[in-house]
Amino acid sequence: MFAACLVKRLSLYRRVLGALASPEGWAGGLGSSDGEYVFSHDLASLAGVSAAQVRRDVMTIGYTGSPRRGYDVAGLIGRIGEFLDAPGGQSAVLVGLGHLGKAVLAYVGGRRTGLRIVAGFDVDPAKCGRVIHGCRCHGMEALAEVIAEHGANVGLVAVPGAEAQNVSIQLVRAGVRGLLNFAPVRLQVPEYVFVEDVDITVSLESVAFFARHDAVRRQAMIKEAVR
Amino acid sequence: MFAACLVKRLSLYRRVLGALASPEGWAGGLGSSDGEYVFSHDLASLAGVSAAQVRRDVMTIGYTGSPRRGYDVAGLIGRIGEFLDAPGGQSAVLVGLGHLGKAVLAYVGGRRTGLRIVAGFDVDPAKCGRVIHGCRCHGMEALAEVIAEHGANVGLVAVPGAEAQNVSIQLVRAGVRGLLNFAPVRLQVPEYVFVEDVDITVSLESVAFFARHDAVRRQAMIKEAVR
DNA sequence: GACGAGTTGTGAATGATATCACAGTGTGAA
DNA sequence: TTCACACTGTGATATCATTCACAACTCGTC
Ligand SMILES: NC(=O)c1ccc[n+]([C@@H]2O[C@H](COP(=O)([O-])OP(=O)(O)OC[C@H]3O[C@@H](n4cnc5c(N)ncnc54)[C@H](O)[C@@H]3O)[C@@H](O)[C@H]2O)c1
Ligand SMILES: NC(=O)c1ccc[n+]([C@@H]2O[C@H](COP(=O)([O-])OP(=O)(O)OC[C@H]3O[C@@H](n4cnc5c(N)ncnc54)[C@H](O)[C@@H]3O)[C@@H](O)[C@H]2O)c1
Repeated sequence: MFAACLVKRLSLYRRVLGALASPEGWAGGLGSSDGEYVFSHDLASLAGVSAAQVRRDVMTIGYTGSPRRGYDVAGLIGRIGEFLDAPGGQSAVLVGLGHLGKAVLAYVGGRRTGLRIVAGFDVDPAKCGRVIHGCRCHGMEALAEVIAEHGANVGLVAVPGAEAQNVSIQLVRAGVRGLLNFAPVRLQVPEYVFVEDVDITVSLESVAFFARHDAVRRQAMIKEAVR
Repeated sequence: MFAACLVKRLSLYRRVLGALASPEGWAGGLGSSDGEYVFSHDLASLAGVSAAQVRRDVMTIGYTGSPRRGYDVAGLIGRIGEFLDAPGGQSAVLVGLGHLGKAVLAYVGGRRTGLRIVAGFDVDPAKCGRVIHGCRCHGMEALAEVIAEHGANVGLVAVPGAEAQNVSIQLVRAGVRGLLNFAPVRLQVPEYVFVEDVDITVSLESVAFFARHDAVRRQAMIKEAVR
């Protein structure tokens, strides 16, 4: 099926293209790109990938540009949307309204996309019944009902590690088919559930490692030497 | 050089092994693993990878287990530490003490690892001079000085997208060689700087996509049919 | 209208990553 | 002490992802 990395790049392209097309224009000082059209290498440099990668991805989703002019920005955004988004929009719920949960709500709440966070849940009674960053919050007992009501099929897990497995099972039982997991635990779920882990500890240790042994510097040196 | 994904898996193994070795034991009900030794397939299932992958990774870092008994948990943790961690510890700084920045401080602050967040920075005067989640916060004018003082070479970027590029350049000038970037922008930095993006929007859209077209379910069906 | 510069689209080649499969081996049981 | 088993270590292989390289094309220019 479609590779996960392709989907992520498309999501990224779309965001970059949106910035390009926005009234503000783009401060990055891209050589070309008047905002109407964009070349594969410009999009590539904004997205941090190679031009060939961009062209292949565009090809994969069946969009086509024009030689000498590039890709139509609005058209490509549209095509990516057709590919990525659910036709009638999609709903997600967030469990765990602690530090991280609230930060995510603050961030995602303010965006207009095909995907909305329609409800939050927490065991802490102090958080239930309130509206946080524009999102209504409920106690865990309402989980199944609220998910069914909205037809939500995506769940964000921002509870402590010890609770994450338990919470994710509840989400799956209630009909969720995709989990974005922030807890530092690998979730055991049925194989038809897609799980994406955002593991900040792992990312941080990885950065620390490469900040010392920087592979990239060495690679760059090699390339430089060959040239 | 060493692949980024190897490093991430090692970080994950270490955390899983730590849970295994902890006095609490492991609630996961693993078949074997009394906490002293662990089999490749047990570690694999806890980490969500294949047993062969675990064995290969262990081999790569030059550790060796014993047939019929598995890997010595403490010994493997130690070896991973030698491989991943800086001998004398490593310091990081965080820029942007908004929702996300504070959440990260709250989380990472409470952990004892070879990597510490030694300072925070923000333009908002209300946040400077205070201690947030155990971390002293400064104005941006102190950036270079504080980084030099601690010898920090890792930077976490949690400022708004429009500021991220600017901030990351300041960090690199001050000596940072690895960036963990939470802003939805691809940073343009010298090639000797390692950048890891934590892009929640992209992850979320990816989950939403696969929650619908679930590749995994289909793969599972194919495997089932072949069997 | 013809040309040339500069792009796209894409098959083929390469490179990276994960899995297979099995020989080799230490361990506990008898 | 011997044996059989269940596990590790690893070369070979398969799969996945990216890049190369170039033909085909488009458009502005002369
Ligand atoms: N804060 C970060 O930057 C960060 C970074 C990496 C990982 N994480 C992980 O994200 C998760 C949340 O982190 P946090 O900093 O927001 O923690 P937190 O303690 O601030 O918040 C956890 C929230 O979950 C709620 N909760 C606890 N058990 C629950 C349950 N069974 N059902 C529903 N809600 C429940 C709590 O009431 C609390 O509001 C943790 O697993 C943490 O390891 C956080
Ligand atoms: N909150 C989330 O869950 C989330 C998710 C994904 C991405 N992000 C990204 O993370 C970044 C931070 O998000 P947030 O929710 O914490 O935003 P926020 O607005 O709450 O915090 C931003 C902080 O950065 C500070 N700041 C602004 N300009 C600065 C500068 N030039 N130098 C130093 N500090 C500066 C502000 O004073 C503020 O404290 C943003 O880029 C956002 O897009 C956040």
